Amino acid sequence: MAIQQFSRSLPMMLYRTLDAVMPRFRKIFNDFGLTEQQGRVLRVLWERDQIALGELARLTLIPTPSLVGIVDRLSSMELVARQRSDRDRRVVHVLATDKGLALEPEIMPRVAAAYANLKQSIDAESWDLALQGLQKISALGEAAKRND
Amino acid sequence: MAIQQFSRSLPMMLYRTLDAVMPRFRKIFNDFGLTEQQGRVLRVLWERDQIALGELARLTLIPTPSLVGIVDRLSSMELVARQRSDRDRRVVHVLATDKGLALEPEIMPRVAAAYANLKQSIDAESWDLALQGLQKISALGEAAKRND
DNA sequence: TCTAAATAATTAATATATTAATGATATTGT
DNA sequence: ACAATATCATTAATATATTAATTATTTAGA
Repeated sequence: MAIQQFSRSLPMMLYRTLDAVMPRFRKIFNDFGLTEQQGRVLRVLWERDQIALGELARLTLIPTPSLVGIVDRLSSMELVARQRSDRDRRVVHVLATDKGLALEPEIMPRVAAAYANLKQSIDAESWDLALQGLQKISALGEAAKRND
Repeated sequence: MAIQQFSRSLPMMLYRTLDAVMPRFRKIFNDFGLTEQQGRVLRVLWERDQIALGELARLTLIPTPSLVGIVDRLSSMELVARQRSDRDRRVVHVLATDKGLALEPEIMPRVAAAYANLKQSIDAESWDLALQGLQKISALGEAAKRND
């Protein structure tokens, strides 16, 4: 009974849901020699010309120390580049190279299709209510962050 | 706009929600010198006398190769022990030691309080609907797993 | 202006995740 | 009984997460 509760707790349900949905997306990126996190970084850079490493961390939800290594590896694959800011020399901007940009039309259609297929396998109301609930719960964390 | 979509996608909402809720639980386990995953293993062992490593992996949602190292470390802390099965000598059972069992009354009240506090900060309906939605979505993965 | 505090990226150390392979034991079909 | 296959735990190699410390630079304040 107690274990049943643990198994149905919010954290475990979140982990279980990720285990259920992520393999299909990971597989797409893996087909291009990329990890899930490397793919997240590219997805953001496909939409933004350049972006400070710190903001890239916030948008991808990748912790900054991890992101340093991820950008290192993407950089050695020549998919992204670093550029130190002139305004504030502490800041490093990250941007996609031409080679990195060229991947978007290869990858995104498959991602979009997988996402549509996933969404379609759940009734629309459950889907929306789940996302709305997550929105409310995650807002707690954002508020907490602003207060420390 | 496209980046907005990415940011509000189910996977990113799941990660964002975990980022919002897990730090408070992690902090409790850290206070006892434990990681989140080590805490997950102990929580299951507090409810079951002994359990095969593979089933422990399923219940904790920890991948088996990771679990091997986690049990190694818990074992060297003398919080759990391994016992090879007689029935099937491929199977290893894991169980909590007395020292491991003694942690339950120290840790669980704080976990329960943190969970109650979290749940209380969201309206009950949103909470329930979110969990029901997650239940449906995660069921997809279970089904997929049974088919390969 | 000069120093103390704050910020951005990085490094470091340890733990965990991912994917593939391996070794030992069980099971199945013949 | 035997060979092929399957299963369980483990190892291996690489990538990422977590937490704390460090370096370079900027900002705030005396």
